[in-house]
Amino acid sequence: MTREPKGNPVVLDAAARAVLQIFWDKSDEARALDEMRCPVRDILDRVGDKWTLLILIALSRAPQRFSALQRAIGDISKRMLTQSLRTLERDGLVSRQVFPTKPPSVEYALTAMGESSLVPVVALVSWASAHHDAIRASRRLYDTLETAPL
Amino acid sequence: MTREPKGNPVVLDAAARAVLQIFWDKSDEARALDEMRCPVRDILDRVGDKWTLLILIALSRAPQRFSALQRAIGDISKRMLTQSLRTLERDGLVSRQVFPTKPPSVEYALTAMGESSLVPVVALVSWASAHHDAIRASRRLYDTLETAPL
DNA sequence: CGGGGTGGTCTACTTTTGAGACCATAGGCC
DNA sequence: GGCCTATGGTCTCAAAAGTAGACCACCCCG
Repeated sequence: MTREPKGNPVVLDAAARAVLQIFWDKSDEARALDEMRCPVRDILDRVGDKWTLLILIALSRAPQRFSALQRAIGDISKRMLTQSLRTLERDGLVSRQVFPTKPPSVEYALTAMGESSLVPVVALVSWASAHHDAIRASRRLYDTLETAPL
Repeated sequence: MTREPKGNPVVLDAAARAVLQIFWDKSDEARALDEMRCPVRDILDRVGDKWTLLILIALSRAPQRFSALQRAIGDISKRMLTQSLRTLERDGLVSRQVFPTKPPSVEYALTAMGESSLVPVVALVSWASAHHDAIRASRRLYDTLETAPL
């Protein structure tokens, strides 16, 4: 069995690969320390929150109020919207301002840091739209093979 | 109350902002069609899977076998690892090859498309490590204010 | 001949999420 | 004057998803 020499096609340059080393660093020592959790895991817990990125994108054009956000995203429950916004606020990506109108309205906006997070988000969305067709094709193929009669 | 004119600080250029329009496009018409789901939602469902990105990163250096992956990630259950790998395989980001050794071993590797996904992932991780300190500082501040005595 | 490593699956148990009721207030409509 | 709407949430309960760990068949190593 001549296994191909391990290694993937080269797409990333050395600097880019170095960035991903952060992930492996944590494996060595910082595993137990929550305080010193590697940024990868820490931030991926946010990004890995289904709604976080959606909220960031929804706020990318302009500040929005709570219910406008809910309408924009569509299928998010109030509960998760509240929770995600709180987390985002705590992390300093989103600001929350209450206007003492008759029924008080609350406006959420990206902070400077939140705005800066859009840069990688755009990269992600670009990649997603560029490969969406290929992915859907791959899924169809996979499902066909799985369902295929023996 | 002089509300600031709506709009966020300018960080993204016009092209980048155009990319994010994809999100709003879906709101108009494709809302009901699962088949035509906008790429944003579709791919964010993957990214929004807590483990997907971690697996991609773990595979970024070299192909890995199932149990090596589990050890690398650490706190993922077999169940979720299996499930996430299947999804990734179905989406065409990861390939699965079985070697008929004594106890059969299975090697997972990034496909070309999977490799290309590392580009935005690197962007994300870069951003994460660059802002990790600021985020933790923001959390501390937030928690202090919340816990503060009236 | 027992223990460990292979890649998973299956079955509980636990945590997270979603759907919807509820709240106080006020404005517009008729 | 009533009624419905909208505001931003919180609360509760049911459903969905995730975790932990047993189990499996197989073989090598000691």
